[in-house]
Amino acid sequence: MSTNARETILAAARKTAQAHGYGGLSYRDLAAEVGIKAASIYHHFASKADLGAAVARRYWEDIAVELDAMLETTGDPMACLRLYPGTFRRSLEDGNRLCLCSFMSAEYANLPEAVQREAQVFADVNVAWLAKVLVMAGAVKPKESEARARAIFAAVSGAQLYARSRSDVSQFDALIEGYRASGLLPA
Amino acid sequence: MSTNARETILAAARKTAQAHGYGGLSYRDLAAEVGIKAASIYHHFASKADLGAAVARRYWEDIAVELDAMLETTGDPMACLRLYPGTFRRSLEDGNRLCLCSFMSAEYANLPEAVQREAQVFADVNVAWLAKVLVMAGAVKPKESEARARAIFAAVSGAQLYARSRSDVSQFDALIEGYRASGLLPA
DNA sequence: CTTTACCTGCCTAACGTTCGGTAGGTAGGG
DNA sequence: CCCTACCTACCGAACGTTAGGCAGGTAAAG
Repeated sequence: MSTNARETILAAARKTAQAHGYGGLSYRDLAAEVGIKAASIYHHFASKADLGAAVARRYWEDIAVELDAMLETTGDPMACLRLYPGTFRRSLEDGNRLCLCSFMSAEYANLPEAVQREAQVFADVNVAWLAKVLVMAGAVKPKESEARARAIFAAVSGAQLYARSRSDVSQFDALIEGYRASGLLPA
Repeated sequence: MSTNARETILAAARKTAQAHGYGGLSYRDLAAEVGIKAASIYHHFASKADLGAAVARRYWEDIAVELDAMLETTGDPMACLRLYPGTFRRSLEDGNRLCLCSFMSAEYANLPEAVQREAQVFADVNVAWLAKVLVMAGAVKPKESEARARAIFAAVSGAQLYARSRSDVSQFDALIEGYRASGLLPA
């Protein structure tokens, strides 16, 4: 465990938080999953707030890399817009989990400030990428790209939330298709 | 307190749950707010799951009445579609609270079955009403009304979630305007 | 080459607090 | 006399967190 215990904790905490939220993160359960004792987590993170912030930060760092890679490998902004909901779909497929940012937005009032901030950055990263890609694809006028990007992000988040409450990924697919049919997402 | 203590508990529990979720509902805090002792809540509700289910049920009963009343008083389905997001907006105005159903969708994995079910009914009620009104307004073909209704409900939920994470109601307004501009909501 | 010092990574054992829930009692009205 | 509505006084479990210790490694000092 030694060298990468911190990473193992981060990964396990992320998975748990996407299923049970920040409030559902328990040092005892988390430690058991990683294979150490609860108190040992304090060797890697000074507090639960610190751990939560680190998890959220790593979460948006990962998605930023993933989105940029998608744009680079396809080189096709329109294809990217089509693929974008897939990042949310994957969480549902993986144990009916939610986007960490959505969960933390719900838990917003109970969150330490540092965690709130990192969760917001996730949304910012998504919106900025969407806005850029929307302009590249010529789907909207540059002036409207930010607003449309936010609308897409919020709507996709809502679709994920709805599908989760039904434990049914196909509901997510149907909602995304509905967004395309109505014009929110390019068809 | 006597006769309507049950109602007082329900109302207080709803408010708390919209801010902190089902998990954030504490018998001690709730009792203090109502003006009785924690153990006395068991005189009105057999368990926390019972209380949660009762709160969620009352929640969708109230919204069902409110939506039907809106349609009856205006008599104008198009006006109703315009007013619909207002029900979500009001929660944000009232202490940056979330739709109970959204919060419970996030908490889904931690919820007693009875509570899960009542939370789903809230969504069903909204979708059914939206589908009906969409058809009345001639905004979509009857065959597509259910799918569009679900898309609207999910998108508006997502908008509320996003606005909450920024403690900024104007973000909600901007997102709804974005939905109108893109064609998801009738303009 | 060895001793001393300090480090990392983890442990055991407990802290005080809060949680949902239970047992049993009491005051008052029908 | 009993039912309603509430009470006091607990319970066991779980929570985040802390104190203190122990093995093993690294590195500078004698």
